[in-house]
Amino acid sequence: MPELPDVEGFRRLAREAAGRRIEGVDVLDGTLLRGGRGSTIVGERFGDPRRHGKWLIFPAGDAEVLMHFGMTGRLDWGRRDSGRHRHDRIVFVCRGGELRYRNMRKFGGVWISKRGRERVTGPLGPDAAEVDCGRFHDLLGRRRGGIKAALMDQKLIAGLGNLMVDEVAWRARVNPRAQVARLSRRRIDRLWEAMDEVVRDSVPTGRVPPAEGWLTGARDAREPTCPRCGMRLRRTTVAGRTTVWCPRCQRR
DNA sequence: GCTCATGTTCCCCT
DNA sequence: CAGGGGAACATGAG
Repeated sequence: MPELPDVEGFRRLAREAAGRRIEGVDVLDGTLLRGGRGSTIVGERFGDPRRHGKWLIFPAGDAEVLMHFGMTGRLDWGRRDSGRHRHDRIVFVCRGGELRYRNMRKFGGVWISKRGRERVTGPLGPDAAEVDCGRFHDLLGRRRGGIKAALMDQKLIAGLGNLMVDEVAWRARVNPRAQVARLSRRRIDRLWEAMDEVVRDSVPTGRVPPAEGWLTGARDAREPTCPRCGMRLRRTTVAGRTTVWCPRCQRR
């Protein structure tokens, strides 16, 4: 699930814990605490949660809790006496409630770190919500290869995942296999406009809306059709990922 | 039993 | 070095 809008939703939820004292960290599955120790932040207070790309950054005292959600991670806030989920892996027990890091497939994880966060996250490009049209042109300017691979690359732009990239390419009417170097200035403009729209419209929802008029609302149907032209959508592999696109709207 | 899954990383090619 | 393909990771859901 988690791409930029999902993590933005988790950030809003994490605000429940902001300002609260951390009374304990329950490490229910040690393999998901990928760095640091819970004891580092026990007794500290959570600060204001931030997000960069698909990373949630949660200050706690002079340390940071860094969370990545892989494909099946999420966050939950609940009363300390309410039942936990079987896939809750790490629980931050606070005064007045607890924040639960849940993850079924166990990709991703939690790091508790006092050192530079880039050592954990690796190099990340600017967050997709902060990239203006000029910057977008700069970033794609020296890029070779396919547009889908480029937009999925977190080192180039952080936050876009498989669903969002398909949505952006579909809105911009760009074939996901198109070579970046061969895209016209106008097409790059259209891609940026689509990215900006998709980001702004999905952030309040906390997910890429599987709604009418969105590719995301059509892609999982038995026989998916294009919300714009009604053509049967294609499903192929591009840049190693399942890709849904419209052969009429997104010609090569 | 089989296929597929919203992410990342590593290895091997070109 | 840049990029692409494929596998691996772990655990379901359909």
